[in-house]
Amino acid sequence: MLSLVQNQIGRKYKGMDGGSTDTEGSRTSSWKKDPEAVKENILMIATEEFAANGLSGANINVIAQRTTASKRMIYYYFGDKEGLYCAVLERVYASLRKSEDMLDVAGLDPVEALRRLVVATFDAHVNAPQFIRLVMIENIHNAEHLKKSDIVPKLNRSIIDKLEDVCARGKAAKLFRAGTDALQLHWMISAFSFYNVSNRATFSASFGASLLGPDQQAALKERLADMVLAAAVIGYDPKSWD
Amino acid sequence: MLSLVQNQIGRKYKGMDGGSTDTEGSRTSSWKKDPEAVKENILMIATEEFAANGLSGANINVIAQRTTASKRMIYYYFGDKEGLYCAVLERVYASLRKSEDMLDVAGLDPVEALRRLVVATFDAHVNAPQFIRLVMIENIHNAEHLKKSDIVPKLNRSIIDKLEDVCARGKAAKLFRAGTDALQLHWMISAFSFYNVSNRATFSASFGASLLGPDQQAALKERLADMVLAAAVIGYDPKSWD
DNA sequence: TCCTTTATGTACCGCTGGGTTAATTTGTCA
DNA sequence: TGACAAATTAACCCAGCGGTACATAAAGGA
Repeated sequence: MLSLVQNQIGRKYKGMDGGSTDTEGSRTSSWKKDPEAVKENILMIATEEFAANGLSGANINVIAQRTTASKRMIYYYFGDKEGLYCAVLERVYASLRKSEDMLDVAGLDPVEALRRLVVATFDAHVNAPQFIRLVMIENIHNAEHLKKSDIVPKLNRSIIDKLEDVCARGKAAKLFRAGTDALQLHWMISAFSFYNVSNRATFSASFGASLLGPDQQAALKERLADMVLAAAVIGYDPKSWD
Repeated sequence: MLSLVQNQIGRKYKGMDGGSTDTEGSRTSSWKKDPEAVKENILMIATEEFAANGLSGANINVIAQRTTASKRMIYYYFGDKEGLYCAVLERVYASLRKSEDMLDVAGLDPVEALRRLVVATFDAHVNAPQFIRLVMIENIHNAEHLKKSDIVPKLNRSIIDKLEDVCARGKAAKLFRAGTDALQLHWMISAFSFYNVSNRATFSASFGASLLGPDQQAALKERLADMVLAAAVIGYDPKSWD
């Protein structure tokens, strides 16, 4: 009785493309079919919401409202909340891979190549806070969604391949220690780079924000690079600490 | 009318202390007052649930059910869900501090002291997975609850004080580089130690679990110690990589 | 012994939010 | 041109869950 009253007011459209006439001059009655754009739009908003609020914290109604589409479309394309979350997760992983692939260190000598990889990884993490947050959230959930994905393991080969190539070349040139291991190196580089973004909030709350300024971040990056190089390169002298 | 009916059925008690006679021989009619035990019990269960499921993911009804008390008591002592969460957070921080305080490196020479601090921090993180998870969760929430706490900043002085002491002694003995900074060192040690626990799930999903075995963990710990020492100590040779 | 405060149990409430139903529009192709 | 599939909307449902009302027992004075 009460719920069917106010139907003529509030007839607002969310899309930019008005609703009366378009550029071709034809009459557009109310909405257009555009599945890909709708899916992409949903994923973009959902990424923001899941990154900001977590899996259980994100609200489907809020996501829907921020979308150009309606809530029904989320369920139409992604099944349920978890399906949407998984799609978001795969999307950010794929996007990060693209940025990693752009880096080419094949032409550099091993020491410089390793330094370049460290610096690039550090910067990539700083520039992908949403990715970081989603990975944090996924870890809270014991990576159970990531485990179900069949594309993600492939995506991550890229960076390991590069590191292995550099290590092999470094060892062949007697520049790197024999025990240098690509996966261990990646673990260390990731640990620094990830933590530097993921734990800013609690670290600042505990110890102040004195490591977050641009100069301090640059210094940390230098020192990370020095530490990694000191670990891998025979006789390396980490000058940045003097 | 309907709501006050079934009062005599369902009179079950959760406590271990029966309900008929106790050891003193006096008649215990139904329940005992024990505020501290109740609070502690609630906090213990709540810690598990929040660590496992996050702030929005945890369920007050589930927490209450696992408790020896009732849901009412949670609200009686902690106000609301966030109040309970904050209490849990302060409790795990305080508990970690206690374990840190037990470490004494004042008598050791600076190099050995620093190595000891690194190893202890690494182990402490491995042994406190719930703490790690709660800190991750808190970072998801931008540390807004931690910021409200007035006890946590004080708790964290302890470890920094120790590092600063070691650095000062190391520099005075001309063993450490002049640029060595206690807070930076702590950031690095924490980054490794924290990431090693926090990101196990996604790291394994991406790269396999080959770094999680006891031998590999011991190796990582050694290499972390070597990296930190290589950064701080003049002329240090990280032998563990050969 | 009775009053007050603290501590506790049980039943209940209302709304939030994930998910669904049913219908409508759009585009396509025989 | 009309049937059919794909895309989309608005309204609705309902269970779960955070939070509350109310009653009442324990403990400790006065």
